[in-house]
Amino acid sequence: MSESELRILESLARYKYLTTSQLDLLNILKNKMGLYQRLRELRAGKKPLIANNSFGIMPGKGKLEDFYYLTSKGQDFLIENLEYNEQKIKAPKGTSSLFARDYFHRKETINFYIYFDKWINKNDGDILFLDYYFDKIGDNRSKKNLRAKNKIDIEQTGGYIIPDIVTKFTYKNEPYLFFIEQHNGKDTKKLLKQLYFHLLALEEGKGAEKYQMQKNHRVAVIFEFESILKATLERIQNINEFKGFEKFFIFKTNESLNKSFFNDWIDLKRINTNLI
DNA sequence: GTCTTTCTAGCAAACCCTAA
DNA sequence: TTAGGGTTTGCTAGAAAGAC
Repeated sequence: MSESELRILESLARYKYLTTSQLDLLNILKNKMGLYQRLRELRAGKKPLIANNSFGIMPGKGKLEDFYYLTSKGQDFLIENLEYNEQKIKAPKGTSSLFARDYFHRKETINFYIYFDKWINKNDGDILFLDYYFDKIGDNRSKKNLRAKNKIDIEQTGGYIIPDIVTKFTYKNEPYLFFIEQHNGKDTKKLLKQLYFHLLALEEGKGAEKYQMQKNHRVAVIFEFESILKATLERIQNINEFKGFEKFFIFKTNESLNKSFFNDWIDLKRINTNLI
């Protein structure tokens, strides 16, 4: 087992799913071509440590990258050899289900975690936990209580939210709670409805209650298109209910996130702000 | 000398452009 | 309109180079 193969396993345990370009982003090997060889080794044999999902070809995009993840053998390896705590390993249960319709959204969501890690590693902070919208708890066989880990029920109107990411972290010894939404596509109406539910969750103090915080969380939305970010800001100005909650919502595009994780966010008053 | 990493060539599939 | 060449993206195989 080479050092780079160990790092691949550790990265998969942290991020759950990774494509080769994401592994490349993590600087595991200097050359991306070398990655394919390491991945092939880890995938080899009757009981491989990792497995992959392929998504074929999408018109206009070419061949899509595979998603890699730890097998149960891979998880056992980390527990036995590197003394990993089983609770801390992110890995799909059983054989991973496909998520072709969710491909780009899931990839961007995982990208956020990678950029978050890169930023916090260079700063005075620590991620206490980070859960994705596709992390589940419960089971659907005996107890029939399988549900998204991030699900939060809204009392006023019924309904619920499942933030794409819920994360709690410390920065300069202060704790912070964030709900992250990754918005792909151009459906502002759907997003506004979603943000309204987020507003209700804030009003009800749901984040603070569920995750033991003294203060309210912040909702950060990452947009695929800048035009949709602007359109959403424009439309939200006219919705009275959001008044007084402007500072709890911050917006950014994926492109801008890649340039700077901490700076250049925009709040609902269109004021340039940072993450905190 | 061996194991690991990097480099080079090439395949498959889809898109774009141009010439017949 | 069609056919063909070039390009892009993701990946594999195998040889060469590098690290210990």
